[in-house]
Amino acid sequence: MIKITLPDGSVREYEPGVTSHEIALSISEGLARNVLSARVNGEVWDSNRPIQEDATVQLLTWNDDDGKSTFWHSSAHVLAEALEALYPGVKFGIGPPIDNGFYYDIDLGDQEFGEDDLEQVEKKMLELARGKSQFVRKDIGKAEAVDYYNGKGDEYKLELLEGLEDGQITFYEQGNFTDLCRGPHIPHTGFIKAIKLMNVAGAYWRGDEKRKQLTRIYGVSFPKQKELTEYLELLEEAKKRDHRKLGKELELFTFSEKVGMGLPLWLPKGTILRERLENFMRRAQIKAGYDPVVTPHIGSKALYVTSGHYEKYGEDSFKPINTPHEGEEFLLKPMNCPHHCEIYKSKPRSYKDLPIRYAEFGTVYRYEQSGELHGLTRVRGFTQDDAHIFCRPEQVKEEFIKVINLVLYTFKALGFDNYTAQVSLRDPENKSKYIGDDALWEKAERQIQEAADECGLITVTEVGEAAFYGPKLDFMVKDALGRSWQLGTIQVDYTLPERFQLEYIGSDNQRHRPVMIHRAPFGSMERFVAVLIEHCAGNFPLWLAPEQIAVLPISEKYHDYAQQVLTTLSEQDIRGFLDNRDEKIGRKIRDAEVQKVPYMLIVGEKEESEEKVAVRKHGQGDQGSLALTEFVEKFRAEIVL
RNA sequence: GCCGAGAUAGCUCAGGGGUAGAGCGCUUCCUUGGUAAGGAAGAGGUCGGGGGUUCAAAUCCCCUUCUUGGCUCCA
Repeated sequence: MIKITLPDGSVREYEPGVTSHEIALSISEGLARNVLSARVNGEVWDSNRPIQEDATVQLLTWNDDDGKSTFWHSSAHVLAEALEALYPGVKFGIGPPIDNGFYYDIDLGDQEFGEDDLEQVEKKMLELARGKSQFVRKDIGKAEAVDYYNGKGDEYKLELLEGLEDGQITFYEQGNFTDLCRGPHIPHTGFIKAIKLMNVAGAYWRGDEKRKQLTRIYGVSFPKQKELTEYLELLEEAKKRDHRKLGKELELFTFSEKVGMGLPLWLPKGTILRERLENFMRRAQIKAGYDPVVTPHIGSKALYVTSGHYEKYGEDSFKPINTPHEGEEFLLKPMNCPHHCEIYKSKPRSYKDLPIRYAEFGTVYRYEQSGELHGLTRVRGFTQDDAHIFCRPEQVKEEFIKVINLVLYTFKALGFDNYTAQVSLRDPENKSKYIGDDALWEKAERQIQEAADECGLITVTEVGEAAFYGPKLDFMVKDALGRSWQLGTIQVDYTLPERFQLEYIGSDNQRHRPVMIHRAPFGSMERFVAVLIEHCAGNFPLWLAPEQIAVLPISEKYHDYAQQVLTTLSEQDIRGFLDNRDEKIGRKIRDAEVQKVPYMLIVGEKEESEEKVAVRKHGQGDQGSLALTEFVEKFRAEIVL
């Protein structure tokens, strides 16, 4: 007998060769019906794979992320089976599960494939699912595997096989389809009850744009029809939060074909929102010892040759601007740091001056590929809440920690709690992508991790995500549709001070090189506002709302009093407007609600005679009447910042 | 940049080889109303731009611009 330890710590005894499915069956039949796979000694296995020795076993169902992954991975195989049935000769790349479903990359040769073709594939998949074909795992020798794919002429699978060692290769077979696959899989296709193929996209083989582009089909599947329906409804709801939609509805920003793609135009209401955020950051930065600076939008090409930006990005950047007669070359600034370095150099610095912290809401311009532009989150011209800290080497960690705290303070003030802190390191396989020497990189990488640890930040590490001049600590946030965006960023940089020959005189009267920290808590105003809009679904905190109050007179007779109310509030820096349209009160309320105005002040005969306002709160309805001064107090109390 | 989808009134969208449509918004008039849409009338479009097929193109074909779902990229 072997001992099986379950997650609750209980130990049960079984014959060697018992499967997780049988273990489930010994607990309850209902559980057995729902088991998709099992974590055996930490590794996810097929539920019908025999266990020969003592093991800890966690049965995985739809409620476990790993269970879902198994389910979607198997769904990808069913997709492949359907495609092979409908498009003979199709070749397969990879078909993994992802966060919300699965995809398969395929090569259809000359055949065209569009979104209209999805329905047919979906139907075929459901038909195959109903067939309840078992997923059969097979160990297979490398030579045999190579023979199999040579026979099919599938160069992609052959390439994958090249990277695998003989003796560790497995095939999975279900119905008429066999796939090179590590597994695990669900017991049979019948578990899959609902399928939706979402879209078709191009995807480069092995993520390399120089290689062939395959057709990627994205899909999602569920054990119950109802879950699919709910998922699709959730997607619809998420679309309502999309900052591009809300940005238009709430008149925050717009784009114009004439101005140019990726160049946002901030409308008056969006500008108020943005300026509130900027002022918030200005205040926080002044408290934290930053000195504001201002630099121009262009800089001599030589500046970026020095910084290394020209060499790194010059080729696929906006082209230089030339002066008409002299032919001098200037670049639209893609970064503020070179300018700030030159400010640092404007006079000799003593160790007593450091750290020096230069802050600027600097607008930068970067060429982004047309297909990559996206609302306010990916644009060609944007404003960073940028700052560069020049400090002594021994001050790096302390300064870095201060910046982390500034970022965390900012996120907290805005209710962002679902961020991921990501340590972005250099790709050691591909050092030519970066500038600066190894020892300095290693030092910087170590300092970032230490600072994050000391702040108690839980971090994930991404290799190859560093900036070309240094490692980063990035704060990532997801948008309404689950896409991840980088907001705040903090970067330690030993390279630019070197390239710009920055110096300070130490207590030893010798010249020393300062260290730079690049940082932007918001990242860019554009992207931050986009994520903020989606985060609060357009219901901004009171201090940020472009329009904080709407004064709504019951009828024309109260326009004068309403105007008086508005004027009084404006004098107290409360932003609002008077709706003096010839409409009924219900209509005015509805329109103010739709525009997500936090407070509506309704004034009629009663209010005028008592010098009060009837307060209505967005989304919550009537709050009763208050004297104007009482309302202002209540209003102020709500603004904690 | 690449693969897929799309562009019709200010907005959201229907239509589809032969007088250009709806709802909302806008203008004017009526209505002076108490907590999520009062009524009527009217204005508004070279159907993204260019070329082709056709007696006839918003509709079919090609090119182009922009938007969009992905991929690659992201200082």
